[in-house]
Amino acid sequence: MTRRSASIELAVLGLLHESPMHGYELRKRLNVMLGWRRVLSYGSLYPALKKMLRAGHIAEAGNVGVGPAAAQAMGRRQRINYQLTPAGRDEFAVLMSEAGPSAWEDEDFDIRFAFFSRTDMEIRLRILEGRRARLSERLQRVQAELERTQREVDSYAAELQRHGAESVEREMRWLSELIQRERGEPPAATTP
Amino acid sequence: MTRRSASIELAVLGLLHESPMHGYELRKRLNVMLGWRRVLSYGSLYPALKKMLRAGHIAEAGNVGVGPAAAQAMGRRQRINYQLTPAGRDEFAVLMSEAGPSAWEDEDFDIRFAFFSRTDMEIRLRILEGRRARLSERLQRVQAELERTQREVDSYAAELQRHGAESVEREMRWLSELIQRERGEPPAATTP
DNA sequence: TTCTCGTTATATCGGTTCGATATGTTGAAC
DNA sequence: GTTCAACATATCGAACCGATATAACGAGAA
Repeated sequence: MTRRSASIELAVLGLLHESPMHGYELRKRLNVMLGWRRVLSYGSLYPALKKMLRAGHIAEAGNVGVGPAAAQAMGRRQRINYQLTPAGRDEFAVLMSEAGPSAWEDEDFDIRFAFFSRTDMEIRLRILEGRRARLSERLQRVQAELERTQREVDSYAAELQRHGAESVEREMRWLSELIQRERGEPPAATTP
Repeated sequence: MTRRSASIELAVLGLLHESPMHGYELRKRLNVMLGWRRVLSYGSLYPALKKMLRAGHIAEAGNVGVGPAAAQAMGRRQRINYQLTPAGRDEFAVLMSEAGPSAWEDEDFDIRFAFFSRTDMEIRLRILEGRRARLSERLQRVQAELERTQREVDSYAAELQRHGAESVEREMRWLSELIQRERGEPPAATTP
């Protein structure tokens, strides 16, 4: 259950809080949600769904709302609607509160952040600050290398380094703003 | 040989243009070079090196420059220095010129960009423009979703979307500047 | 001295994930 | 009425990662 599979589960459980969904739509939703960083393949999603079924975190919903011709075309299968079980709801809460070091990594962080509205401020702050610390380390390493690289002649390698450092700095500023906002206006359920 | 293994080869070949190196140092160098986006594990590097040895793209160098005490401590092995072969040099050129769609993806792009000084302007422009087009697609999808998301109540999901879109936009501006610079319109005073 | 610890260095294993692909349905366009 | 794209589930092999094993070495502490 290492690395990402836990994230996939978390993402699926999170999405199913809204409403039951089938696999194809879960993938679509996740890919617009997190797609600017990475995408999720069927080769990961479907096995994960099966595993979650076995674990009892999700369950197949009846042929609910398959279409207007559902009664007519009995025996029609095609889409499998999954819904959240009470155990799945608990699992989601546990996974969210267990925000360990993996939660500061790129993919995990994005997923957790997307579902921030379903967890407490305490957890949110822990994740945001953990992520910022993680990026800080990364920035230091990159900047140390930047100085070294710029003394050499390869301007492209140096340019890449510079761009990378700026990207990380930008995300850190974003995190700092979010942390301040989080601390400043606690009851900010919806503040667009 | 799908996905990244081709990139690993390209990266190794590129680095070995400078000087012979052993695996451990190759990894260190690659991780500071590309580490702001992703890292490379030994589980990928060492098998790749073996494959490249078999293919004749690299070769083991003798115990060159092991250290000042090299003569004294004869029989010391430990590090395996790899050097580029003529075939490897050719392979690098081919891989660089074959800038196909995979070259616009995150990991591949970074590696190719880092070695831009070892290829022609024609190729450089193709890669930069391909990458920009790729990001443009991504941005459109994200922005379409942004409008939809912002009508809903979940401010965190929307915030993530917004941040993602900004990241992509920023990288596109960076690419545009590089393309202009590459074409020779030199000063290109900031036009944001 | 020896012992431990951190770094350098190579190597592999188990499990996860990806890209590709197969298969079939549905609806819309032509 | 056939072709085409989108919808939907599923699986396979190759690739990849994280963890771990192994070991040589230098530095410093006991």
